[in-house]
Amino acid sequence: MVRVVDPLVRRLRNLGLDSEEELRAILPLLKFKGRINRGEDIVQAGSSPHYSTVLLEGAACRYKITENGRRQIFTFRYSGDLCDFSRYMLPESDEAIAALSECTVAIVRHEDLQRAAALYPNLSFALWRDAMLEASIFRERLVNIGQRPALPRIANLICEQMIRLEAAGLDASTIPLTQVDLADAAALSTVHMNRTIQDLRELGVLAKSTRGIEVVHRDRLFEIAKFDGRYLNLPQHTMKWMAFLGTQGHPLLAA
Amino acid sequence: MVRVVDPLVRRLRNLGLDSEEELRAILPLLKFKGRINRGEDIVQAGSSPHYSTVLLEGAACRYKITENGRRQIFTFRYSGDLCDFSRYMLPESDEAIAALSECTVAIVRHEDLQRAAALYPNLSFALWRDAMLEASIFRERLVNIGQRPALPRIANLICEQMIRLEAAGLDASTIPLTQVDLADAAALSTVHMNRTIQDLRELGVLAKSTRGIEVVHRDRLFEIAKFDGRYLNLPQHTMKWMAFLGTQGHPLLAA
DNA sequence: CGCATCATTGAAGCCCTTCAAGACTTGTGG
DNA sequence: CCACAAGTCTTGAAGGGCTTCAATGATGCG
Repeated sequence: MVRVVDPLVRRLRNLGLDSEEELRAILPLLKFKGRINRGEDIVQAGSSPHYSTVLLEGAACRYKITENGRRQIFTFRYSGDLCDFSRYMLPESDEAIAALSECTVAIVRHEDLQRAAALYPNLSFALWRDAMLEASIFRERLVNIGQRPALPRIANLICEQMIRLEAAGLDASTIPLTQVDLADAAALSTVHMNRTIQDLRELGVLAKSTRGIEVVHRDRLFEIAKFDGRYLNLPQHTMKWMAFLGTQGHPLLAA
Repeated sequence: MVRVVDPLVRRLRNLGLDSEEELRAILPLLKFKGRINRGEDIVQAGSSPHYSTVLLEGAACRYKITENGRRQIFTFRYSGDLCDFSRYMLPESDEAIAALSECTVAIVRHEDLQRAAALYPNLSFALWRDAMLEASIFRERLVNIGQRPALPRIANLICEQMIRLEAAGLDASTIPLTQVDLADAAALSTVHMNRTIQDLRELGVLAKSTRGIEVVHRDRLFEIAKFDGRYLNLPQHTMKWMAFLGTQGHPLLAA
């Protein structure tokens, strides 16, 4: 039986919350919020709610509209991802999250989170780690946009989405994003995005498909991108890192 | 009497560590490390030391060398800034920090930090906050590089440096960075950086000066940049935020 | 005084953008 | 079930912002 919270459970496990006890204590704090259509905001810029949001199903993005009306997408979010938990620490955050497909979302009230964090320090720690991971993605995006021409830039972006979808246990053969979405994330015009995607198709990497990027030659894509996914800190790295904490001990891990 | 740790104290206060008791407990953990010349690394990529570094005096940058040999600068660091405290949480971080002027640095051993963090939860909290602040700068840099043409892009970059230098109590009339440094941070060629700086001089905003960017018309610079510094979360914003925590309570603040 | 770093200038050209229009797909209401 | 609208994808043409290459002028330091 597949439950709607499974991707979230998987995500929390990847963040170091692996005990059944912790998960049983945390999951009931989730309150189902509803479904949201593509194009609508899941979290609005400037709002300061007393809760944070979890994306149970669907694809979304963290973005900002610039002063000249353009949209810069910082990161994508998929099933199981935390949307705006930085708001738990920094309530006046300017972050906005938009749905890129039909999304199912749930919320956690900050006061519940706070109580749980006091009981389970691993939780505070997982949230912190999640925030650091996002910062790592920001840095990679900076390198991508600042230094790489369109072809490797787009290839890198697609590689990241594949790896993250796979790590979340989702289908990664077709990335659920439009060319417009990718263009706003890569800081390229949609016209040039379209032409470069056609180049990737001629290279045998992508297939023609409407609504979504279909990858047909994964290895060649990674080769073009020269993709180095270490910045994503996947579970195998997490192991090393948990081992380190085990030897060192950590105030946030102490009961 | 001006001490070499004054900028650091100021920085810690801005991060919410305002009690004398906490500061008296934390400062002795600092061990003087030495002076480092421009061009040398303060923190090397890939290293996993058991300590973190503080920049007591000088200017530095967090950067990465890309696969094609270019340097992307993520953020600048000034007197009093924490260099690599993310290493405390994520030891395998790939961050590298280079000195951009002659720098004085000190270190804190992680085991000392850990003991202090257990006694003073405000410390954990300040470090977390510092990391979130850096992530906020990354996002702004993404908007800057992804969406703005050279002139406002460079203007924005300079504005940020002025504000941060002022917030640290340092002289902000001349930004202690070369055109090469700025170019690597703005993801522009040095040639184009030079030409755009000349444009800013013709606009009466900058003065001709070797080694350093001299700002002579601050207001006009901010106007050109349309600078909105809220992302820097300056002390006045911190106040609001501390007040929020006061009303809400927070597990990391509980003893 | 010579060397290294930094700043400057000119010329050529390409990557990418903008504008504009058309084809295709999807969803919705009559 | 069709028609229309909205969103997505595609294509062509023109142009400009920025890069690269290459060389020269400044500045400062040992």
